[in-house]
Amino acid sequence: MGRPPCCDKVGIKKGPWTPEEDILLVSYIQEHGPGNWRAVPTNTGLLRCSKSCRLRWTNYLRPGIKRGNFTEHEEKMIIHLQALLGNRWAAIASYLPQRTDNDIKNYWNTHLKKKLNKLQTGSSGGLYRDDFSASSSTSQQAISRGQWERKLQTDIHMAKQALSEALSPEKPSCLSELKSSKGYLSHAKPGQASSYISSTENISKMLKGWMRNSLKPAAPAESAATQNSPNNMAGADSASSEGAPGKANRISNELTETFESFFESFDSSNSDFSQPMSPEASFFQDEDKKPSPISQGQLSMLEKWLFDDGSSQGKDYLSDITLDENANFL
DNA sequence: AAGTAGCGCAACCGCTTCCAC
DNA sequence: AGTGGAAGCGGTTGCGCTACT
Repeated sequence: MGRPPCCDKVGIKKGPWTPEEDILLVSYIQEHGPGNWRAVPTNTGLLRCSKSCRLRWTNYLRPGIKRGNFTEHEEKMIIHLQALLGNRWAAIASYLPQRTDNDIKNYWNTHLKKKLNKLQTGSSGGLYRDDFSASSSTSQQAISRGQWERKLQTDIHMAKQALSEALSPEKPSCLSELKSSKGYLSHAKPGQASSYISSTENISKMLKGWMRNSLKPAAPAESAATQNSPNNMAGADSASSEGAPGKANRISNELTETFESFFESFDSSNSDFSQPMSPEASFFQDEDKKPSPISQGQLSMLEKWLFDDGSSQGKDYLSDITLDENANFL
């Protein structure tokens, strides 16, 4: 038997949040920081379950959320990351600092899926399906497998190279160049993607003041990983005794930019990026939640490698990922 | 102008994972 | 090592808005 749902209690309010509730929640978090969600309803008097509070905060109220149209770069990143990571929206969101997993998930389900389906039907090969159950002929698989493997290997290599360069202390200009050129964070037009948008102006003003006053050490739009994790958010709020969050923010930010450069180079070297990929791309997807060895083991290595502080320390993780190993899972 | 269909997004549900005891 | 509770995550739902007839 599973646990009873936390929202079974009578008197728990459901449905859309009112501005008043938002203000209550925001002012509480402003004071205590995110985390310990269990205590939030009790302490705020909100008639919401803790889960609902957390969701409202992470998906809507927290600073640094970008809303509205996805840029082409974000779109490409999502498509590529989805192919690599499957429907692990939280993991994908960690590479898109200003987007929530919910947002990305919604965008995928409403826009990208259709887009890719169109591409799929438009192309003869019917490749790059988001639904792996749509089978292709084995001969097709045999043909495209090698191509896909090479492509993946190239992708990984390029990402690795880009990150190494980005994190290399010898090349401090790398990141600043990216920043000044076209990091996707800078794509945000004023008004189109404010660092924080709320349904009410009051909350917006309140939070802006809060962000100025309370979040100076960790700028709102800074971190992917930290922003996505309430624990880490709490860390940022609670003066971050370890000093790690700032570092993590920086690394994460740089990583994002690195991905930006990666996708740009990817674009230039793979003009057919927008074309459907091979079906093998979706073998990363955790079809039927089966623990795919590559997605669970090797991609966690990838993530470890990507997030590893000293790029030199972790840069050999991917050396272990060979095509032969990949082939074992095909 | 009214009715209807489609779309987008916020929020919910339930399962899994993590962690403290 | 086992257990229970809290948090995290992904899938799904439902409502409001918009476009179309």
